[in-house]
Amino acid sequence: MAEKITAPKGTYDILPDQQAVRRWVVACAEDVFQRYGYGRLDTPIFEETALFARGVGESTDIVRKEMYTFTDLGGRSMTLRPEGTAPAARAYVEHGMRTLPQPVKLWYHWPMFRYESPQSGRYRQHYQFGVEAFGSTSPALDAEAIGVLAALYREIGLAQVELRINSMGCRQCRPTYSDELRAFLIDHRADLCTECHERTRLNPLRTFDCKVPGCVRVMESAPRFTEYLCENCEGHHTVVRDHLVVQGIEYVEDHRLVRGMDYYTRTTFEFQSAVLGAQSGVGGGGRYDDLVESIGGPPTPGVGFGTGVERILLALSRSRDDLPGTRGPLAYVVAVNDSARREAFALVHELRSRGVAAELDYASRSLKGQMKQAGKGGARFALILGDEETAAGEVTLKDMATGEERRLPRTEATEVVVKAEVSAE
RNA sequence: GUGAACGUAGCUCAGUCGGUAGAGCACUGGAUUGUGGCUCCAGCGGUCGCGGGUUCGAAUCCCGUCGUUCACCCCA
Repeated sequence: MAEKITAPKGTYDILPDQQAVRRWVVACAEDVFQRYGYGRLDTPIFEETALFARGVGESTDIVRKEMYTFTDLGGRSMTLRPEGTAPAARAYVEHGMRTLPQPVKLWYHWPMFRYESPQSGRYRQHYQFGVEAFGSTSPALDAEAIGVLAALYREIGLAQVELRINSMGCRQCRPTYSDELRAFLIDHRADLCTECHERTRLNPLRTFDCKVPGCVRVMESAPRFTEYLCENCEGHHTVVRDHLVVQGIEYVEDHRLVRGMDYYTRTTFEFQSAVLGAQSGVGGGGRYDDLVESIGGPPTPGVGFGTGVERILLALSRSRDDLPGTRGPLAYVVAVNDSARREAFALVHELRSRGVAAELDYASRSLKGQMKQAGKGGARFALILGDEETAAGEVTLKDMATGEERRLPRTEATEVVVKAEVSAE
């Protein structure tokens, strides 16, 4: 026998019975995005590798070790999209969207690919919703982006999420702070782990992430970025916080919140869920005022977020038990004997043509077997066709919930089912 | 990339001290005449992840490998 082929590591199949809840979440998201004035954008699933290398940043984990990169037959280096912001920025530049009224507000629902080792809530292919707003430095837009995400979580009933916010400063104040922090880290070198020594050199802000107890203790007395923000960044941050309050959004300031993409400036934020385990981030984002320029576009500010669909679903399944389920057929047409099967097929066809979700037996099951199928499939009506019914041009209409049966002319029975379908929608 | 636990039927699992496999669910049929859900009976279904080693004999012990899960790293 040939060797069994399974889904690639870290990937999964989405089976029919899992589709309903997913579609519902997607529909909620789409509704929220539309209401906040964001238009849908779709881009290719792969891009030139350089887009991510330059946009996301050479020093990030994503670019250094997590990209699905391949050479196409033309010898070009291509990469399966690991995140959404850089492709959105590329599309903004490529289509001259700076000539549109600013800001240009876009949303997406895309699969992302990262070569990571899978664990709870982390996959090599996963979906993200995201929004990106280009062309405005207004802090109201930062607060709005956070508000969009909060609205989404609220409307799908995702409780127990906590918002953390921080500011990463800008080109002016970040170098000052970086130098200050690096100097502090060098002073305390003896108390830090070897990994933090490396971080000190590459990206000192990352030392705040370290969980080694000694490092955590040192970092408690480290200088905080919020105390080194320049006047503009300070003012920006204040307005963002104020506009969160205006929206009734609770948050905690977390000066240790450092996100993995190099492009963030000023506002960064992350929503965490207590029910998720180690991968507790459900969604996060921030401002990226230098990104568009770094991929060869005109200087253009932007702000946005990404949120993981699988993590939303995981958190939902752990906090709600009233999620939408799969809808079965409304009507199941039963043939009492083989001579009625052709008639049954014709009736199913008629019902389907008139908009009714109708089903019938394909396995030559007995009458009893067909009734069983109707019951298991969740059909509301069974339409039973036997010799007596066909001879009279009638059908026995059975209400599966009450067990009540009526012999009706075929057209009348059809009418009842069609009306039920209409009212079910 | 690192560490730990686990891989037995479609699913959830049992399998003692090594003696070539079981249950429940699901699926199919049946319990006298043309009727589902409850119950009962029967049937279908397994290269014990894969490869090697030890042994008279391996699902069981050992090594490797692949996969899953959880965690680190990082992220959604």
